[in-house]
Amino acid sequence: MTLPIQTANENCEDCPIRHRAVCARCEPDELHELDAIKYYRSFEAGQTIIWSGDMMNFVGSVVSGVATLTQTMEDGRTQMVGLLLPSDFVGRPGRDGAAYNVVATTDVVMCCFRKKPFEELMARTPHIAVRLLEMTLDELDAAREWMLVLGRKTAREKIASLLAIIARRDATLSTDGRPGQMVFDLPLTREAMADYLGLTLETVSRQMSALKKDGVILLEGKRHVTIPDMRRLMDEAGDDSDGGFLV
Amino acid sequence: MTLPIQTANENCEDCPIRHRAVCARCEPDELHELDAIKYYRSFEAGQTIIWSGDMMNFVGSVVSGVATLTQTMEDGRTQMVGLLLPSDFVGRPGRDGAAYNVVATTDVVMCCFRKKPFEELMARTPHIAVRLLEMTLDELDAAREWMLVLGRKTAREKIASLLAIIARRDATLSTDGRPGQMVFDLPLTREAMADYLGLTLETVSRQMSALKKDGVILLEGKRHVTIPDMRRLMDEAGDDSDGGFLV
DNA sequence: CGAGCACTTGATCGCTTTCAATAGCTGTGG
DNA sequence: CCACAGCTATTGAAAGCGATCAAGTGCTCG
Repeated sequence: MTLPIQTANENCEDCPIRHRAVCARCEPDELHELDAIKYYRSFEAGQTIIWSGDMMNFVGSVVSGVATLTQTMEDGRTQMVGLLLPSDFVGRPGRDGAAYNVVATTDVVMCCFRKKPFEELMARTPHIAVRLLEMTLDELDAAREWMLVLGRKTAREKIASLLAIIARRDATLSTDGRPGQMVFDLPLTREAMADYLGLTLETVSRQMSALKKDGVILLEGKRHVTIPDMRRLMDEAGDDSDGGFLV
Repeated sequence: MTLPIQTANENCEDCPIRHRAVCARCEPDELHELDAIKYYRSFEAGQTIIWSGDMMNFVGSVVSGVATLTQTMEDGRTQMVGLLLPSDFVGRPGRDGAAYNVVATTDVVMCCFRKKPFEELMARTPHIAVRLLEMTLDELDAAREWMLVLGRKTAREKIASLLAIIARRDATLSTDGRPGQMVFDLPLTREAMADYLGLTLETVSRQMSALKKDGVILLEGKRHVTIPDMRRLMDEAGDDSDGGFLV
């Protein structure tokens, strides 16, 4: 396993996640203070960014790539508890130990802040605390939505739910003129999907095949997914067909 | 169904949740501002406090009693996504519609703040925002812990996990001199336990009987529970036996 | 060409659900 | 005082869904 690579600092003004990350509400002077305590780290796909139980001397944001948050039992059963996309925040101000494993599923670049100075800055500037509160409330809503999926949905509905969420988050509308059609690449292996959904990888595979056979999704290779009819997918997920976002 | 009862205001200084609720960090002058926008409401066991989708014109804290946060699918499947105990916060600053049903499982008293003034106050006073952030991060951790239970544990482990959590939160150490023995009353029906755990009420009943038969728990009536050996219960829950709290 | 990995597919097993009957308790009314 | 309704909980039998065990495919890389 290779060591993380230090990269040169970028200018916050040009940052791709400037308007969505924890710094979204910051004024120029606050941004300057953050700039002084930040550094970038890069990770390769498959690399563990943080081990559960480790001391954390930084918090930070995912700048690019996808990472996962997982919990593991002694006997090896693992459950994913978060999917980290660009602008998502990692770490918890006020706590020293990491509670979860964080693993890069693609190549990942993180913007890290030294923890102590970040906490001090947060106590002084409401803009950061309020933005972090907003982001944490969103994550809590997502976690609760996921509890319904884990506790009450069938395997088929779980897969459809995951595909719907990924589609909503990173899909680009296709250019062939059919509205409601979405195309994206799955950032997760079948095993990672299983860990997210509380299933085995075999069940994930079977349900993906079933959804493909029934025309709910189209697959090119293992990872490239086309959703011909988003409403149909939402039906399969057992969600209200009204678009699905929280009111 | 009876209407909520308005009760006379209490003094914040004497409030039983003063040191743990959203107001925990407030200075006297901030407390005075909160006092000006607060009012109490009482609910009877079984009463719905908030309907999902309703407009919310308040946020607030549970002062006494137990309430549940639930999500429901169109076909009636329901999943509990939160258990609200005294000092827990209800509602989301910055959002108008309620995302979940909130139901009183015992008689409940809530300390409510009018939402608009509360939001304005929060923007001005970092003490409230920082405390709410802290509480929200705790809830997020609890939700993620619960995702492992829902996704990866067996029915028996799920029941043991729920009993362990309730024991840790409201048990009083018994007086008969056996350390590690805990006694409490379940605040939930079998059906509510099932909704929390993603099980059917029959499975909950069977596993409770099994844990009783195996001596992991003692039952008097349906609700009064004694845990003779907390370590044994933690084992059954599949958790590390090191005490279990997040590091 | 063969090793390794991600994934698929098949057959069987077993846990949880489903359907159903019953028990225990409380409150109500004849 | 007893009968009965209504509710919560227990228990049994059978069915079904996803897990487990196992084999095989297709792809990439050395």
